[in-house]
Amino acid sequence: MDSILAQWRRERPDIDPSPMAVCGEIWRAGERLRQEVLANLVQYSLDFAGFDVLLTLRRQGKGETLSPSALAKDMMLSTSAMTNRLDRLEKRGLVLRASDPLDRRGLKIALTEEGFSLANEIVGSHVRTEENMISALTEIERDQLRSLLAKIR
Amino acid sequence: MDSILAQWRRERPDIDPSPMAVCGEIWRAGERLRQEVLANLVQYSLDFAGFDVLLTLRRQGKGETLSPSALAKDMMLSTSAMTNRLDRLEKRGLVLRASDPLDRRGLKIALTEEGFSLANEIVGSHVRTEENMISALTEIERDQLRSLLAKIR
DNA sequence: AATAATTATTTCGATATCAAATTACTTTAT
DNA sequence: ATAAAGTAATTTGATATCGAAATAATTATT
Repeated sequence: MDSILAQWRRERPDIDPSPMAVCGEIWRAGERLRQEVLANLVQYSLDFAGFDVLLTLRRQGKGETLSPSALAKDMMLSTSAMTNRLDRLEKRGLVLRASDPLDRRGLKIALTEEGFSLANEIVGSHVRTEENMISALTEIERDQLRSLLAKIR
Repeated sequence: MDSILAQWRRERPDIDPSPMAVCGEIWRAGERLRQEVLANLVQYSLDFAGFDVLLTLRRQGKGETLSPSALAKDMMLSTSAMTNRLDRLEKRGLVLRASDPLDRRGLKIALTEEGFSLANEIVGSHVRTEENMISALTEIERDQLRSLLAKIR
């Protein structure tokens, strides 16, 4: 990173590249986080796609359901991408599509028993992974970091 | 975010979800950064793919070249993805493929005049965008943020 | 000098995404 | 009631990615 900044200082001495250092650090911390979280998921033969859906459903509570479009909106995804994700999860027996009794256009997505218990297992290891990522930070530093990041943009 | 944490506290009182708050903030700051940077690029009909290549070449200096595999390595991409990116940039007349005089297997990728001046323009607006994202932070806070993020993982 | 191993790039096959089009149904307005 | 507009989910078409295989050229080994 320092060498990249040095290159820019040489090539464009008229530009102060220091924002690149800060933003680059945000960017790369996000990437590292992403890597570790993903590494945890592949142990369960899951990717972010399935993970998002499973945990979103799980945190609604046992037996609660969401429509495909609500899921898509919740995770800022197109509904067609959601169709695709649900296809895969349904094929694996982790979720099921039930027709909405109140609206024959709609579906209600629910976790199966297997999906529920997998989600339960994953949320535990996921939080352990995250705790591990930030274990070098004290409680105060964690709050500092959060409040600094909240000021971005 | 707070409501998501509340859901987890209700569903899994045995788990402390506070790491989610910190990691979620890192995640979302990265997303916001991504959004803004991308919004700047689309003004030039570019995406991250082309942006990465153009700026990587530009910061090597005027007339300098890199091989497709060096570019791929630099941005942690498969060489096949790089072939694709270069195809698009070459079609737009922003880069050109010259054969490596020292190795007939190899290519040297160079910016065209148009690519060079576009890269020059973009690096300016890119840094302005980034400066804007972090404009709420003092110089000291920027350093704090960098050092806190460096401790992640 | 011949052969094997390595390296550079591209092509191919598979997958995930989005946007637009489609089908089916519901709600609103006339 | 009927038509129009809106909404839910899927299908289709296009694109970007990766990994593996193919092609071509170089370097190392015997």
